[in-house]
Amino acid sequence: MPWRGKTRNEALSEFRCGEILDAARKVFASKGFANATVDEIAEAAEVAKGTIYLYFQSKREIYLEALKSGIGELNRITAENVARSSGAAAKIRSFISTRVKYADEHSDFFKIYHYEFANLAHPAAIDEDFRDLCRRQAEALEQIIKEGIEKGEIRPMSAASAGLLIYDITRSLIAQRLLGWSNAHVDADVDSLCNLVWRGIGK
Amino acid sequence: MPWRGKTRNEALSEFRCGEILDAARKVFASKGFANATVDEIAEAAEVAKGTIYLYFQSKREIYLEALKSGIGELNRITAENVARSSGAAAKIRSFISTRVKYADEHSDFFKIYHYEFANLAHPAAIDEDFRDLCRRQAEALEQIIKEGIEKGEIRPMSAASAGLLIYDITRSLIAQRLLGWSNAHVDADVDSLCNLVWRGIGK
Amino acid sequence: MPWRGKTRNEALSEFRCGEILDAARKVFASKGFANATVDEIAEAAEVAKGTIYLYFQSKREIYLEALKSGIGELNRITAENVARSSGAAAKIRSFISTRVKYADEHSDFFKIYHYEFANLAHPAAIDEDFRDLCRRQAEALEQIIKEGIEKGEIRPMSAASAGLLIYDITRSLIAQRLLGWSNAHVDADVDSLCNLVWRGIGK
Amino acid sequence: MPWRGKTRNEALSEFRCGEILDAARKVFASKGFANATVDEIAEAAEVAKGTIYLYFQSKREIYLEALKSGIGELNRITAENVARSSGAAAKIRSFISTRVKYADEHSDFFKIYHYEFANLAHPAAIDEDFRDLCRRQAEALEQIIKEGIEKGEIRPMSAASAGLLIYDITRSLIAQRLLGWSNAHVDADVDSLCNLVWRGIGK
DNA sequence: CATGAATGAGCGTTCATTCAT
DNA sequence: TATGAATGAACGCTCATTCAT
Repeated sequence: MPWRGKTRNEALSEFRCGEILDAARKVFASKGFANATVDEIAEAAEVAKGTIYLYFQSKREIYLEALKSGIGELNRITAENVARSSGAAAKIRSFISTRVKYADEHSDFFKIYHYEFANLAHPAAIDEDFRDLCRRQAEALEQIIKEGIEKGEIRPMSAASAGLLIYDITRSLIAQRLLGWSNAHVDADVDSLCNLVWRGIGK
Repeated sequence: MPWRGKTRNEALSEFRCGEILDAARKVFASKGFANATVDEIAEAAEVAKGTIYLYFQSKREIYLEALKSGIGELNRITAENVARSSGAAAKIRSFISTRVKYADEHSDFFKIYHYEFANLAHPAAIDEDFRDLCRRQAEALEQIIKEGIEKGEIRPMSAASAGLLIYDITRSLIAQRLLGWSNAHVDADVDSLCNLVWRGIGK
Repeated sequence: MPWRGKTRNEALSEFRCGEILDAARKVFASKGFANATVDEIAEAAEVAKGTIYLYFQSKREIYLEALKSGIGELNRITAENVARSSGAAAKIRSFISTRVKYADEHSDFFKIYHYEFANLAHPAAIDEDFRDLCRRQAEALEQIIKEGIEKGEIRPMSAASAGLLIYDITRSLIAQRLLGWSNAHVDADVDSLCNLVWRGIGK
Repeated sequence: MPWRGKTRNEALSEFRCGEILDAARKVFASKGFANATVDEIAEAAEVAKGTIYLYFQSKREIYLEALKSGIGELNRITAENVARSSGAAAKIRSFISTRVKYADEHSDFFKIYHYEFANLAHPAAIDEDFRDLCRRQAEALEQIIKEGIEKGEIRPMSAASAGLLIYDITRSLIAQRLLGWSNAHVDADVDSLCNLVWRGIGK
């Protein structure tokens, strides 16, 4: 049964990868890339150190994969929720709300993501795929805003920079929540932010 | 001439510290803390490695000092400019404008600062002095907003979270500029941001 | 075969430890603790430097282990030989003879041991286990002397200080032999020393 | 006044040397050669680090000089006291007593001396002058014993090895006292040791 | 002579990566 | 495929020595 065999192997392989990436996110989130050791990741993933190198080429690759797979999922969920809403205001609210809630539930991932994004210094360290994933998000927002402007929901402005600002301000709220600087309920925080944003860009 | 002698030595010492900190900021900015080596800093500062340790106790201390002295200066200049303006709108504009311009001129410092601030994982790594310096900034903004609300310039809202948002959104603009995502002139970018902010919080 | 497996691994591990300790004794003996480098020990043990740190936590730990394991063996052999003899004179002779012969065969170990013992300055540098091992030796001698006094073989005296003196005078003989100051046969040197000691403490 | 001038300079130079050597002995005694730093010696001597290198070529030279000058003085005093006594027993007593008392008063020096002497490993590190000074002491004892044998005070035996033993056993007593293992008065300890020695070698 | 800032070689330790089993 | 012992390059830090003042 080569067909079943291959599938089983692939499934096993994906499972192992997932386990390792989960462990890696945990370790990277609490120590940062440089201070995390492959030993720790292996221990957290309950595999031997050598096993990790069967699935990933290097520590850096684990890191990027951990980022990418997280961002991929976040993007997918965000896109789904945004698509379910109609009207610029609702779509933007969906965008913000989805991400803040996701961050609450996946703080490990978000800590790495947030940190890596702040790395203005050597952004070259990050590979193309990663850049693409990020770009896609800002572009999605840009698209929403463009449509909003066309439909007269949003006042005329640079859709690109407005997209970036909303994207960034969402990250700020998430960071504040992760740092424990906000004790408010998710919905309350999201409401205030949406309110502010809408005042800023709405007609 | 003990007085002059001491002054001369002190001046020399301060000069050396400054040289080293400048070099350190350059290296840290382009490599990050973990990837920067003391050798590189020494080379950039054009001193021997041992010399560095005459002025700083450890690599970490250099880093914190590079951060602290930068933030100290940034705070001082911001406070001065804010004090020269009157009215909440002007003060906030001053805050944003000063910082964006400072970042344009001191991108090395700002890259480290921005990165360190994004470190949600182990913020304990940062020492108390650093936290204090940061807190003071957000509190200054909070104060401006409070007064604005009292004077009816700003609509009633949580001054604390509004302060944080403005603080963060300013950082976002700076980051975008440092990443080369914005080709607009400083003043144009500052104008758009202030406009947006004022719509968000103004009456 | 988990049992065999574990045993095999344990055996391998013990073997490596032993190899490293032998090499370390050689290097420490010829250079002293401070001048010996971990690189040299690694080279002498024919392993990579990193390997050393799989088995020992630090250079100091290697040193203490090299001392402790040597003293442990020396103690064991001494105790066995002393137990085989009867009568204070024979027991003391056994003590001296065993140690002098052991030193002839394990000069590397004895050089470190002798040196460390002479460290009057910071004896705290040595850990508790080591002190215990040493104490046990002097106490064993003390016990022999006490019994000898009770049985009338040895004239009344402070067993403690007599024990220390015999212990120390044995070390002196060993040192002289290791320095090449004595060309006599082991037995001749041991005979003279025993003769002298027995005249000093015997009835 | 070249004569006075030179003398004054010489006197000053000798004074400085003495100060430095005293400080060095203190530091070496408490830290050992390897762990002592030239900085510490300079601080203890209350001179600048550079000044030390005006009087000594290297850290090692300070160490050897600190040893040599101490041994020189010890030898001189021992020789004087021994010369004042007559008869082998009294001379040997003088030898032991002088040294034990000297060690009580100059424990700093004795700690280094004792340690260095125990260095079986690389005795080549010690220079010729030092070896000579030590040899002279054992030879003095040898001479005393030879005469004692000739005069029938001491039973026939190898004067050389007996000399070494007395020399070494004296060091042992001193070490025990410096380690605080003996609470007895100096004279009591010296009495016991002389008693023991005389039983061992006397007729 | 005296100083102490500057130097840079040297060492202990870590850890990503490899490879024999 | 899975393991984990072995590797060795790399780095932070120290300190004996020098030298300009």
